[in-house]
Amino acid sequence: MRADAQRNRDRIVEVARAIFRAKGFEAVSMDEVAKAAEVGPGTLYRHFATKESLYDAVLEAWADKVNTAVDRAISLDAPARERLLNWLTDYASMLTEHKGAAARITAALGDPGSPFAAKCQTYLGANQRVINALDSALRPGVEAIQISRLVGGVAAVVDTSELPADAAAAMLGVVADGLLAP
Amino acid sequence: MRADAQRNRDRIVEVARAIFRAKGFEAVSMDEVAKAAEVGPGTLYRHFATKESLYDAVLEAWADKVNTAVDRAISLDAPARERLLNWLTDYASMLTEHKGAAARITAALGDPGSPFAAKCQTYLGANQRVINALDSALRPGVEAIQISRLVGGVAAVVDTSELPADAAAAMLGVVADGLLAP
DNA sequence: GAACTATACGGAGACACTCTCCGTTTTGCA
DNA sequence: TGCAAAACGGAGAGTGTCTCCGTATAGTTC
Repeated sequence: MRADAQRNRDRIVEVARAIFRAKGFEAVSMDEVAKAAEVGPGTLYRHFATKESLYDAVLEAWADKVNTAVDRAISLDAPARERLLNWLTDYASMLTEHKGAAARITAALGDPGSPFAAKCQTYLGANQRVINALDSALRPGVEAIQISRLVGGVAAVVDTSELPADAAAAMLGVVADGLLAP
Repeated sequence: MRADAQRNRDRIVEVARAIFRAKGFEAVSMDEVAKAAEVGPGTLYRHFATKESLYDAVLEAWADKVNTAVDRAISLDAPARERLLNWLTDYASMLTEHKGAAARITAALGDPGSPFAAKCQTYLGANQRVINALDSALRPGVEAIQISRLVGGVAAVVDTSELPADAAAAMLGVVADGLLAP
């Protein structure tokens, strides 16, 4: 990639991250990002063919955060329910960090063609690690993709309804109880 | 309302119902509805100020179906889990009947200003009736709006990911176990 | 049944958005 | 320095929501 192209790409991602964080996915237009990054729409679209692939680049650092959160939760010296709930809460709060992200990422979980496919693999892997760690404390047959979708669903509702943290916690509590062995 | 206005309104709702059912909320444009109903866009927008308020009119008959489903589920001669799961399944399948409806209706649950506000009251009332009927079989502190949101979240994920019925059933099973007393 | 007024109609178009085409500019190498 | 390849960026196509306002019609009054 030519030096000017690399500079532009970096600046676009940096600017877009700030705008997406401030306004959420839906409320941001590509023209707005292009103007803020001081490039033309054509340049923006050559680097990122769709708004979602731009979003994917913006969320690049998430994968690390997910794995860190898993490590922390499963190594806690606490009962299984608390460890599980710790993870579910972290996961949900990462999904709701950017408005509009939860629904999009969760919808992409089973779609290998999505721009988010790589991230989804990370999330599924994280949930699988949680399942392995908690092992017999969970109901038999619980799968990583089920946890991903359940928490994704909760996060999407929290996001679109702009619910306070305690409402989210109550819902995640129900999910945790449903996942844990009786 | 003038007779011609009433005729147009009725025809718009009838036509829109068919189109929404066939294509889902997002994929239908207001111009498309206007053309199909053989009215101008101006006429359509005078009757329904937004696409959502048109959708609300289209979904008018849902309230009855919800109450019928509650009656059926709670009067079943079966264990609490089966009765609960019966209702959750019915509720989720009604929400996913129209593509795009689940997320929208669930997001409107706490918003009195939404075009769906009246419907949301019906849903909340239905879930409250379920709570009253199952009573001590549920964990203490379970609220109607929590059930509405949890199932709404599941329905939204099922809808956007186009999941098969068994994946939905597995998720609803987790929710049911989380709601029921241990 | 004709005149009149309030009501409703409907199309042109304003505005916003995603995304593309292509002439112009810049870069980096020979 | 010259030159191809690469990148730029703006005009605009296409699609959507929603509005304005001149025109047509319904329903009432005489």
